[in-house]
Amino acid sequence: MEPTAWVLHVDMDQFIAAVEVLRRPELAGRPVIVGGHGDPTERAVVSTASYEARAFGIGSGMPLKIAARKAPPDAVFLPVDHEAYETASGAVMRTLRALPRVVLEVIGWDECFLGVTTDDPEGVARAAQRAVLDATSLHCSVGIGDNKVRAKIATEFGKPRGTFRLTEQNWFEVMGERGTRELWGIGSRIEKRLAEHGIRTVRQLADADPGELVAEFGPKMGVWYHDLGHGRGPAVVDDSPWVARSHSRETTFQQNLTNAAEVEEAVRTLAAQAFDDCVAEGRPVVRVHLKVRYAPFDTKTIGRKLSAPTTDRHDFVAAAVELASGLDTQREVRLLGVRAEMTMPDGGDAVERTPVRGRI
DNA sequence: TCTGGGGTCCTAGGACCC
DNA sequence: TCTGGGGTCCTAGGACCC
Repeated sequence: MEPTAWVLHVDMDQFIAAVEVLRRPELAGRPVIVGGHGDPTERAVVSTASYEARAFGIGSGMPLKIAARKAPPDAVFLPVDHEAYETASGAVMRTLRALPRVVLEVIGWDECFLGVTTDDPEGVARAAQRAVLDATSLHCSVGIGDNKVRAKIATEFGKPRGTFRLTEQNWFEVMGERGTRELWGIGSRIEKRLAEHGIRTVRQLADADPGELVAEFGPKMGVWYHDLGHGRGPAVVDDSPWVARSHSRETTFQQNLTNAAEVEEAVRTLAAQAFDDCVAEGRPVVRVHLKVRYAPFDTKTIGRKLSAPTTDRHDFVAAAVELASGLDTQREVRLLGVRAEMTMPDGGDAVERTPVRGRI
């Protein structure tokens, strides 16, 4: 039999919590919640909760204050330590990249795709799990698919510490009766809009009229969602280095800002930091964006192209301040972000895009 | 009850040009 | 008197992911 091209999706189990427990072995078996500065009275959210904490209904994205209310007395709250996770992530990726005949594409700290041609994808998956465990003492789950979409979704069925295979053959058997929200790239908003067309399950999405989906979601996304219903998606694992298109800095204030002077000061600080991240890559900045969350909930984003690409921090900060002068500073500001968008390096824009958001 | 911080890509609609 | 059609660029905002 001819070997087949497979996509493996490797996802670390409770990565951040696992890294923390590794350096504090006495925390093993206790509910561990990592987020913000580790102070559950602050405005911040949970980055990762250990499986013991998830049993109490605590999960990623949940406000720390809520998590504190649900948590049992022996729960431990820890601050986020980016450097530790970068280091652990690097060790994991190096280990996986060293496996024979694999192509590796990093998606995040704790996730990657492996492209491999083999008769025995489960064997490769187990070899990957073993290698990562030996090198880092961390566990992972592996989804096996005939494309990225199916591999990514398969991983959920493999957790924890297991593998699962999802292909054209068993797609509808496994996914057909599940809700559209379980598809990678369909969030709560799209789920709701689909439901307004009577589309609630994966099978119904696959059977939907593509023309109706295009009319509702546009030419790209309409087709993309229809394909998702069938489990169709890109199958090429690309190991070319990721090139950032922009950098941003965001801050949530423990006390809301209440006047224009405070807002301008914060914009200056954030703009300088975001700009420096871009210039560190040696690429001029072409655009400035501001993101504001007014108390309590309303979020606004505005952007402006610079009159010319710039490598001068003063130009960029001035443009950010100018843009901020259009904000409604009568209202209290609880979150502020500045994004700096860069020119693409030569040929960088030729990379094929897929509508799956984030780093795929 | 309270919602981080870092990203990417898509769409609608207006301006402008030929 | 009525008012093309196609293309590109830009802004604002939406949605999703880790």
